[in-house]
Amino acid sequence: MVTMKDVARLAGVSTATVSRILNDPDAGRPETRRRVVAAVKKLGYEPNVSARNLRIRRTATIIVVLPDINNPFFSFIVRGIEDVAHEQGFSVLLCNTDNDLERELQYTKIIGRRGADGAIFLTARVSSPHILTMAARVPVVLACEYIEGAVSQVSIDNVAAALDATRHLIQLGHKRIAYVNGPPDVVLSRDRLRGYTLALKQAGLPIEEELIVPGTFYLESGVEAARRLLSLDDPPTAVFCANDEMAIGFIKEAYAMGRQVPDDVAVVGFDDIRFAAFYRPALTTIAQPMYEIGQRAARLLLDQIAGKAQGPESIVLPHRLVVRESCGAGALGR
Amino acid sequence: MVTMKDVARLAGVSTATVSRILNDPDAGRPETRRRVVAAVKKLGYEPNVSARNLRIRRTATIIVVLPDINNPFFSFIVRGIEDVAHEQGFSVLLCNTDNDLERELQYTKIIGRRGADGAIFLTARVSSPHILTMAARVPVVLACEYIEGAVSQVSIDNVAAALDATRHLIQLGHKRIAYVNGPPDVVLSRDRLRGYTLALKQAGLPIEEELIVPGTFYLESGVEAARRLLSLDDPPTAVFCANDEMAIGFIKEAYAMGRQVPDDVAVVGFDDIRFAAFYRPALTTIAQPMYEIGQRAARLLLDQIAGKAQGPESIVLPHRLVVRESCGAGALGR
DNA sequence: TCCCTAGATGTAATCGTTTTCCTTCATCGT
DNA sequence: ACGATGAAGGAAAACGATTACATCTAGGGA
Repeated sequence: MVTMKDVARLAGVSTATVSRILNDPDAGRPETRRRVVAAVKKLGYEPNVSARNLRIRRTATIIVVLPDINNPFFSFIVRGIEDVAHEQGFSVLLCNTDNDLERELQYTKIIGRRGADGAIFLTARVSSPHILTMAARVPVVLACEYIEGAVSQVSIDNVAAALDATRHLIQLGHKRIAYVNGPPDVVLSRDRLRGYTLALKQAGLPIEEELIVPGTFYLESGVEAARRLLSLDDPPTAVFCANDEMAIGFIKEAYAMGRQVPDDVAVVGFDDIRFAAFYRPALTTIAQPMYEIGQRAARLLLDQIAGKAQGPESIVLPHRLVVRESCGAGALGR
Repeated sequence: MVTMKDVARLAGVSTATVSRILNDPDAGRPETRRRVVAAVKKLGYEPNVSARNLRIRRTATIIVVLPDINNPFFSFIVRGIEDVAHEQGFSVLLCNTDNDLERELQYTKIIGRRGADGAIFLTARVSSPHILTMAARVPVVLACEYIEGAVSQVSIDNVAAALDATRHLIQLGHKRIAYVNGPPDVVLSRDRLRGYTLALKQAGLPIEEELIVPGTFYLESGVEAARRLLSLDDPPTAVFCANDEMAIGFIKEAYAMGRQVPDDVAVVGFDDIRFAAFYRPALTTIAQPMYEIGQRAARLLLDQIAGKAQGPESIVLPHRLVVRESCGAGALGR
């Protein structure tokens, strides 16, 4: 392997000079610079990042911890993160946890070992105290999720968003509105549930246990929810699903059971993933700026790493109800 | 920061001993081991990976270069890669290129700088010579894509798969079968095109230019293809799309134009992404084992890195035609 | 002309491990 | 009882960069 020493020898200077020329754009005399650059090119020299990282105590790498990249919601956020990271010369380590705490902790060690300069968590299964102690020592940002305490975070107002979604169904005249929840130990799920119940309360509608079913955020659990809800004696006329995947699973199964959407049952999703607009019927859903969430989270983290952040910052981005076909508003139905 | 030196001092041994105890499970006397382990725990010592990487000339990191993680096809493969990498203690650096050669080359530098031990390319825009010279120096594996030459690769037989898909439509009695292609400079697209034309030829059907339209592999280009193909004077009765996303876009637009799928036009996709089975109509498609492709690619690469690989290996995994509703086979339709 | 200063460059320490030699010491066979 | 053997552990040299400090040079002001 060709090292800086080789370059220095060929250029007839010391390694210190080579290092300076390479890192500081206006160091060295033109003549020296010319020689060094020529030597670098001739030898095909590439600086060794491990050596560099060791010395400067930085890695220009961040880790992103999430349940599953194979989920369009997360992958879009990750895209936002990676784009700004790359822009600023940082690399992104991908860490899929499948919500396995064990695996999450393993990944987390990377930071303690100085294998990364900071972390973005898109998941929330980590117990809050754990995250908090971590955030006290190294740069950490939470995206989508949030917890009480001194951590930078970026998300939308999930309670308000769920409220909007449910209210929309109420305004369309529905009285029996079901809710398909996400995993109960995720803050997101709880918030959306709160928004849902709040909307019902405000409208003076009863909250019925049998209309609130648990889910996993995956397609399959939408199917399951449909089986359960649509075989009720008095089935709901509308359903609010905590994410688009479950909404799609729900609709698919509803048709399999001979019901029409939105005619027999109206459906509203959450997230506005790329496929939402292309489903049949096109999904009415809460759009959240996933790409931007990723971007903002990355910027927050990189600022923290660069030391130009004054205390933890919480960003709440706007959400938006996107009315399409699945809710039955307008004459668009079918 | 607490270093190995601190541990050594507290345990009353040298750093050499600490290193040995920590890395070699049966080094040191039990008593010494006890003392070292205790010191490590007491100080909360974590080894510094930069220092370690520098010394052992390894990073336990691989990079995955792909066009866009926000694409279910790739994200599933990446999941497979990451799972086996993690299993073996490796980390995965995510590199989205958006098919931008410039960006691809930037990422590629990471390897030359010893920031990673190897690379998996899920993309094929890089000119083959470039990949080949790279593969000659460092461990490289191609997944999905393939090129002629000495590189390990894992993929399916795209020509055969496209042949199967097209043949299926022919067997259903279709005579005017269109093809929505991927980007023309991607080997995948070309192979699938070849399978398509081969099937037509074998069946004695004419190959008509107007029935072959270009696409981008994205949803939107499926829409565009539908507009174009379905406004033809003599529109096709069946369409084979080079991936599921375009198939979904196509179907969506077909309905928007008042056509029924599969009644007015049959559709077959490619990939069998997670959403395929849940679309309405459920997509008939070519299933390829994406997760396994990722796993195999990762294993190939890790073996190469570990030095236990004898020359480049090419793996061709089986594909499978999955008949659902969108092709109109069976009485399942709609 | 001489001194001072600023910029360029070199020397060597440093970052935190791993690993190669050594030295020491206990054990074992004879 | 004694040398051979091997295990255990220490000292110090890597690994390949960055950087504090020292040295040298040229140019400017008095």
